Amino acid sequence: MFALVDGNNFYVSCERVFRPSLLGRPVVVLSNNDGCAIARSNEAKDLGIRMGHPWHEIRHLEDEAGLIGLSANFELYGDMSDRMMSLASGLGPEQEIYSIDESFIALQGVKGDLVDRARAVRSRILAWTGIPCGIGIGPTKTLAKLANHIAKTAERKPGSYPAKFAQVCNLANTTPDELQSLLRATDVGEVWGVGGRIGSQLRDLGVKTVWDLTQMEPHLVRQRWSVVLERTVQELRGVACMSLDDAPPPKQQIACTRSFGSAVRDQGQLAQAVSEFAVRASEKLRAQGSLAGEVLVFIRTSPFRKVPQYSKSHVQPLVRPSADSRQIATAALQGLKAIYRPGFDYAKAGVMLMDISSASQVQGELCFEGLVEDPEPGVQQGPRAARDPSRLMAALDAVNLRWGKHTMKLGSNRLAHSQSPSPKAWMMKQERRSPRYTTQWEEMPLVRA
DNA sequence: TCTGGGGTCCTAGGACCC
DNA sequence: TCTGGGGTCCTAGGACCC
Repeated sequence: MFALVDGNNFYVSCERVFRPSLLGRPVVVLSNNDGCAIARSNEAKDLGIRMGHPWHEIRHLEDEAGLIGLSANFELYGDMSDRMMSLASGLGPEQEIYSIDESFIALQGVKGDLVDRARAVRSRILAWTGIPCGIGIGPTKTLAKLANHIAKTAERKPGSYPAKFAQVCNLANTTPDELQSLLRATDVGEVWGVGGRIGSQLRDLGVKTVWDLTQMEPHLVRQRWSVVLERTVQELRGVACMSLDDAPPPKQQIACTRSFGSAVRDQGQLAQAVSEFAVRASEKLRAQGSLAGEVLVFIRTSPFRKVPQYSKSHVQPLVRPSADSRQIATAALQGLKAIYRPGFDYAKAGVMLMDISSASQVQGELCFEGLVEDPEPGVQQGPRAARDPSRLMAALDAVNLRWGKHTMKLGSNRLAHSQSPSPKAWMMKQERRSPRYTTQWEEMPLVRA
């Protein structure tokens, strides 16, 4: 048995904890550069605002409907997420953190009434963090997801489902008739694993509700679509095909990409951005104890604008796997040099690390650095740290973890091809951008009905 | 004027080998 | 006149997720 605990409108809820005046109002949290809506309050959803809706298309609602657009504050959301996850983990013996606002909990061995227990955990999360959440319970992960959808929708739209399923919904505890009517009342597109494409293909075949999907023959689903959708059908029928991943494997790719606030033409500015992306990606790489064998860099113009289009990527192999920001940044800049063409308005760039392997494994196989004896305490620490890339990077990460992200940065003399009098212009401009609103401490409501 | 930033998995098809 | 078959590896692209 599985539970899925999911924070409602998570980013908006985080903002509301610190600004209760936002309660009851239509609020959206906006992506990088305030480009589009990535979280919406219920009131904003009621205005018809979609996920990913471009801000410039909904901005008029500021005046017309009192809509509030907030610049995203991901550090805050990460911190709130940690607190929510640790409280959610009290629901059962194992937890898989699936995203910033969702975690699956395995419920094997949990005694007593699951719904009562889930309601208690929900109240505790609300009381201790201020985040409202929905909890779905089911015999498979896909059914737990579906139960979560029902729990949240029953609360948000009274009448859509029986009121008793609001906030907490246990699909394992329903009569067959009750289950069937819930599945019949739910659009097939709400199923985890059915997106826009497959959803419309299913509807064309008359498969409109979740119930219809459960009635399909799994092996025919496999023939027409894939094993992935076949598993989804099995899971909806109560046959568990997915288990809990409590220790997710290290990432196989690590990316850092951004859209620019305004078009960038200059190679020097691109180089500055790419170099920053490489450093950030390297930090993530070291945080999971891995090395990368290849560095991909891409630059592209905006497909939304009617300007000459250019999009190109380049994969730069490293001489040997590395997690050293300097080597990775150098490779990324070499890649940039290979693909840069003057005269285009670049809208986005990014760095991806690939061919990722475990640092300990590769060190054992390829390197002898780990075998060199440590110097006497206090002797030669500086020079040795500077010679040993892994120590230098570890020191860098430790400083930035302790005192904040940008406390210590790499100096670079590799931007020689920069054509800009001020190669940092772009990043500084990003930092200067004043957010539309900033989070202020108003009041920390510990208990809210 | 203005359209996010991450990830995963699966499949088809080509290259290559024996 | 005739043009194998099977296996593996790699890559690009498509679908999905939040």
